Amino acid sequence: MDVKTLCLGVLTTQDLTGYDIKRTCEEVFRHFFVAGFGSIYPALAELQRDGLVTATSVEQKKRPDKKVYRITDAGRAALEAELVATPPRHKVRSEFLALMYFAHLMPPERVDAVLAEMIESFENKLVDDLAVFDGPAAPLELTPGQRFALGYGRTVLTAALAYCKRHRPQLARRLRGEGADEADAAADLPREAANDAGPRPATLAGE
Amino acid sequence: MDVKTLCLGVLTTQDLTGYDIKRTCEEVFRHFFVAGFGSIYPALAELQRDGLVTATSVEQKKRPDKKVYRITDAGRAALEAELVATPPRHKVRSEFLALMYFAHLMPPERVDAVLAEMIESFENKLVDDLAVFDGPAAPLELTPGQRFALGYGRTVLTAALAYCKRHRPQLARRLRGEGADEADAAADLPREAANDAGPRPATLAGE
DNA sequence: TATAGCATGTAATCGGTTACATGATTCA
DNA sequence: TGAATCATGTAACCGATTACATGCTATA
Repeated sequence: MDVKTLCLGVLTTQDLTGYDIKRTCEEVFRHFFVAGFGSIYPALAELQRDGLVTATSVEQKKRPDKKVYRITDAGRAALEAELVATPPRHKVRSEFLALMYFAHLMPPERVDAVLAEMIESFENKLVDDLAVFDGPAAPLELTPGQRFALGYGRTVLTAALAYCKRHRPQLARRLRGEGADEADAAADLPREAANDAGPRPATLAGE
Repeated sequence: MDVKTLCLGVLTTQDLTGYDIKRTCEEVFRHFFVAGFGSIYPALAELQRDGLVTATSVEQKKRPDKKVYRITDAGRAALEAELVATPPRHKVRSEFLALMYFAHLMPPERVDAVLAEMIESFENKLVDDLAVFDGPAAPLELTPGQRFALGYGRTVLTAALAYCKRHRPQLARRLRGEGADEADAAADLPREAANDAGPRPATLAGE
């Protein structure tokens, strides 16, 4: 699945410009896909060339024309074919975790600063999420699938944030060479919980 | 941060062949980095060319020679410089979530099959994780940073798995067009919990 | 005055994936 | 017999990021 497929997908709901698609990506696909202008504009051009979308130039006062794209029947068919054929991969590329993994090779202050930065960024993302759900421009009707995907992002983000906050202090202490105390022992690798189903004791690969 | 940096990082602990590094990646970096032979071998060649690692050919009975790489002082310096300079990004690329987001454009059976596949893959990954921690080849001494990174992966995986399992049934029901019942309402977008700190009511960006 | 938002695009580069090429050993 | 493990590498391709290029408006 590439940026072209993503563009077709967002165009199933509304006609949009490349600029709009970029904004949509930032707002709703943020948890699982990144796409910049450099990939969106060429993708749209290619889709148009292949007859999967049509473009209409719209004049604007005091602005250059904008191109509004609309998906065609062929585009819908291509999208659906792509969706049934795409294997559900899920890839993470995290310099953050790589940095943490090599923490012992860095100055402790740097490690703590990195963690602080990530915690802040996670918190900001959660706030942004709320805006998407509840903000003034929030779409009142989300499909079940959209709710699933957005909820997934929120759940995972929340778990990640809690983990970072919980482990930051003892990581700092340990990197300074101080031994683990009882609080550490309790927070170490315990509770695989992290599911949102409440206080029951979690089983690992449980059903 | 690229594959070269990753190679330098794993070479700080032991001398390894390209093949070994690949295995290490699969086992311990799995949660946050992917690297295949096609990127590791060229990376090692380049590192050697730049004097950041040295290679020793080791003869083997009944096998072709293997090249064991060792990091140099220059390599260590370069790695440390890279680690303090690398911004802690964290990127997810998930065709799985994209598919879920466009669930309404797919046959419901396909959606459920995709979810089932992901649930299984998450469970397998968790089992593999256990092997890394507790298996026969488990390193007894993990640095605090390594424990942090591995624990992070485990926490997030567990949260993701629980989420998928909890939402699968109602997603299926909704896609078949049946209205939400009370159970759905309870499981909908509630409890941001998903932190591993127990049964207290979670606050969003709270501390 | 400077930054952010609106609006579109191209070109160079970079890095990674995939496929190809080889070949012995061991285990089921 | 076939698959998996060990072991290394190259070459083509592909897609995405980055920087470049342009230019007006509104807000701080």
